[in-house]
Amino acid sequence: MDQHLIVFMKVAQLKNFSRAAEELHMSQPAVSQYIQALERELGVKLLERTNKYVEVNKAGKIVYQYGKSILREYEQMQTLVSDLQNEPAGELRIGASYTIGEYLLPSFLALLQKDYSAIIPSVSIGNTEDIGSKLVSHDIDIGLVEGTFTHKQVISVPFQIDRLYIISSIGKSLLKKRITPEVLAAETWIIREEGSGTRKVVEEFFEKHHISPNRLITLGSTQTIKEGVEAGLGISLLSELTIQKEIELDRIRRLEFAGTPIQRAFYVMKNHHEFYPKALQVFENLVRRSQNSD
Amino acid sequence: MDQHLIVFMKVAQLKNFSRAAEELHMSQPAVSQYIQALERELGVKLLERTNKYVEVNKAGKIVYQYGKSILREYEQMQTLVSDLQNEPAGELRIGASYTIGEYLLPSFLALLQKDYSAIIPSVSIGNTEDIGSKLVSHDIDIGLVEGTFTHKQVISVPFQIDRLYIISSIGKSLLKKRITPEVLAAETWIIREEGSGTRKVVEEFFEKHHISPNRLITLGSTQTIKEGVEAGLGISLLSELTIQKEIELDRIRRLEFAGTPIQRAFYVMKNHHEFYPKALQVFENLVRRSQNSD
DNA sequence: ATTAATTATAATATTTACTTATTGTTCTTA
DNA sequence: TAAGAACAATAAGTAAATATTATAATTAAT
Repeated sequence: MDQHLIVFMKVAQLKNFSRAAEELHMSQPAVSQYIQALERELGVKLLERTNKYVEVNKAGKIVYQYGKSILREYEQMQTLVSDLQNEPAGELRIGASYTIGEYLLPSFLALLQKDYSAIIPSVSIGNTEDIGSKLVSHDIDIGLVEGTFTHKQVISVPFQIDRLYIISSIGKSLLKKRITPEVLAAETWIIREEGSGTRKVVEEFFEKHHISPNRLITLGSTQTIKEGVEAGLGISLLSELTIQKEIELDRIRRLEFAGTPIQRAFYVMKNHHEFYPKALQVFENLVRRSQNSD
Repeated sequence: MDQHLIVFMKVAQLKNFSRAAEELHMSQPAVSQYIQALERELGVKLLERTNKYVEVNKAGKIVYQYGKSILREYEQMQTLVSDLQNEPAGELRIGASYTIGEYLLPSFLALLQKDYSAIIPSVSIGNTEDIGSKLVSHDIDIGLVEGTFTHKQVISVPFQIDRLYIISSIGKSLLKKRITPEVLAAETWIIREEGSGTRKVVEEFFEKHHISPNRLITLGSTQTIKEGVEAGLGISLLSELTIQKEIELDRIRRLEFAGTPIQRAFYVMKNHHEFYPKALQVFENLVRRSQNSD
């Protein structure tokens, strides 16, 4: 593939000729020459350079944008052609929400590794929005998330049902009461931060049962929330995935309440696009076979 | 840009190494070497070749499809970069219906030529469907047609109102009568072939006024139809654009009939896409300024 | 001013690309 | 079935491009 574009892209990303040369295993003058050749060919300067800063200019921005797309297409072409002869292989860029990334993805990756060691997965964690927009900009190949994302380029398919339970520490007097909305509203709730899929479920739950809790504590991770619940700090609503071990060890108990468990779907999100290499097929199948889905 | 892909594309199109070499102004062995190098790089054969046939195989099809897109993107990039510094320039591929292509486009091209001689237009003629699908496959940059085309990738904007009149030769006794649907149905009608925009208007006209003509003659071009009408062979319904000269020379007369002239819009169709170079802007503006539009 | 960090230039070496000449196929046709 | 035509592949040499090393030039920071 056209080396000029590759070199330009690297320089534009690193904003540094010498470092780009290193990464590309070539000498710095070679990089200078490539850039000069490309600028000559296009008849326009692409990089404003002093010895302190290298910056793409307006023309450089255009070339960078197109270059990204051109190189991506070339790579996709290589992958599809290689797929014709070889086992599924190559990079597979997965995006996942926190919950899925922490509790579900590890086993998926293990299965993938076992049967298809030539596939090299990488994982980005983010909320549904993040994953969706990374999909649109082709920064990941597939997403596993807790919500849907509306964009004409993206399709979402449910692959697993998740159940969320209200949990408390084992010491709470609450455990002996009959659980009513009023009882729940009287408790301290520990919930995830704004933007989290689990937070959203909790808010919908409150709304549905007309609960406005006395005290809300927001914590940034599921792990911390579980520790808070264990310590008797308050109660929470969490996915069964995240509390399995604590239940087994009897550190945390589920509360019986009509309307729980709350069910929600996990979704596979992917680009509505013609590019569908073996590696992606294999991973998607593995995910969708994981449990009673659809 | 990557010469390997360019050479491959040319060979795949021409199905012939030697002819590709000629067109690319290089020797035949050079072409052989490029193809071999590309096949080596991708690790797969792309062309099945005997000395009678050269054919792309499955892998070759993938490379051809991606190659087309990659080279197109590279060209678009070059055009946009050049637009930053230079006057509108480069190839501009226009698609037009027969009527527009014959009667309207020449003056557009003349205007374009006058002010922007660096733009090199090429014209493909076809019906709305043809033009629409050529737009989708990026074989043209803009279309001027008589109908709309529904595809998420394509947008249509009206740019001019067209009027169609019923015409007859000057000798017809018809000219002295009061024109009613019954009178029209009694005449011989000369109409365009199936698939033509004008044909469609005529059919709608018949339907609307419950006319089923005694005799229909289908002819393949507007020019031939006009000659038929002049010769008294029958009457027709044609765009004012096409009959201007014949009216002036009093070879053909318009019939007065309630519901004529029939109005329809001409549309600019373009790809709903980020690529919008100066040459395309200039041409579109010229077209849309051409008459009272929108 | 000196130094450090950086890109550009020059000269040279190496690799790749391209050419001509030739060979080896396969299909056609006489 | 032999000869010829049409074609791609190969070989060998040449031209062109792409690298490298060494060095210069520029700028910012100390």
